Amino acid sequence: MTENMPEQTAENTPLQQMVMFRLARLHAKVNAQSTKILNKSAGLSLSQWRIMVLIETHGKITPTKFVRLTKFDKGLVSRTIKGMIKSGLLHSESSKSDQRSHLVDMTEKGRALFEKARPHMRQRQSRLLECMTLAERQALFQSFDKLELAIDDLESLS
Amino acid sequence: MTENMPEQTAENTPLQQMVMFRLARLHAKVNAQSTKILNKSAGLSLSQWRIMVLIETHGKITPTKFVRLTKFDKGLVSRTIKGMIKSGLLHSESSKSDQRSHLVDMTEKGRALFEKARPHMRQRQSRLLECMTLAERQALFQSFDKLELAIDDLESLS
DNA sequence: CTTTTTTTGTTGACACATCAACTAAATTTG
DNA sequence: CAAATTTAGTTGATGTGTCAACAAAAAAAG
Repeated sequence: MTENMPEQTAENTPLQQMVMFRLARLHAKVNAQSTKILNKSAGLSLSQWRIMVLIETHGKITPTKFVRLTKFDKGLVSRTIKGMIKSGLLHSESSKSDQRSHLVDMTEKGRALFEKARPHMRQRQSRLLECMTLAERQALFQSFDKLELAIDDLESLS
Repeated sequence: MTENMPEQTAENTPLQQMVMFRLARLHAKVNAQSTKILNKSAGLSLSQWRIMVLIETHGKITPTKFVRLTKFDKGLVSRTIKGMIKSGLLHSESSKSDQRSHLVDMTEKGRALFEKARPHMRQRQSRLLECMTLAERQALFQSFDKLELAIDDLESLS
């Protein structure tokens, strides 16, 4: 009935909460689709994928370095890596300079799954980027930067 | 040490995954801050707040209508409302035309807490919007629209 | 060198999110 | 109107994300 009516848009809502709402919804959609693609193409979870992507671009890495780069929760990272080692996707070599720390890298099995999922993830990523012009993409990333800064600023004075 | 170095930016990463990563990080930050503000100012959770905001702008509402408007999970909505009724923030009046359905509205207690949290949430919202120009805000929402559409399109042909 | 502080990583508890199975009322269909 | 389908809402199982407490190694301070 009221199917295609714009019941909640930037226009009819008192700006109120729009950033938060829209961000949450978009994030949920992107995540759900990522999860589906990863699971279908390689049986990977989103957390596993994220760790693999960072290993791919930065080489073998310590959990703490991963946390610093991504700001993801260190508990979640620890557990995900532990699981991936158990299932043979990663192997860890303990650092000689620091007995607490360990460098983590993909195994052949892990890399094989990564390569299996990658084209699908790349294609999705391309589609997401292609729906905007270059200028729009740059503006989007710039807005992300500004928003993160604004949040950090507010955080610091509270 | 490598504290303020842009270790992971749009420039030095092969575009790869940036939309997803940035979106996830921003969402996490916004959410964490919202949760903190709501909890500190009124002891509300984010889910509770979302329901209250929609009641405020749309008047008394059924769970299903809320789900259609926000795309939030209906299980989560059901449980959140149940909890809010139990703690006296909402009351429900059963619809006479449909015995399954019930209209939900804020109680005085609920509204009082809502009003207590609102100025803090508004101020934060303002700060988030003020960090961008009008044109940038419009571009941001437009990009959100485009991205959601792109995801839906991909979804439909799979 | 020994005490204190910081850093690395793990773990437990818990809130939030997602998915699917389910009940019951309403609606559609033949 | 009876059977089949759709819709509203609840519930359980499970996965993900967040927070804080913790142990052990390393670094800094005395």
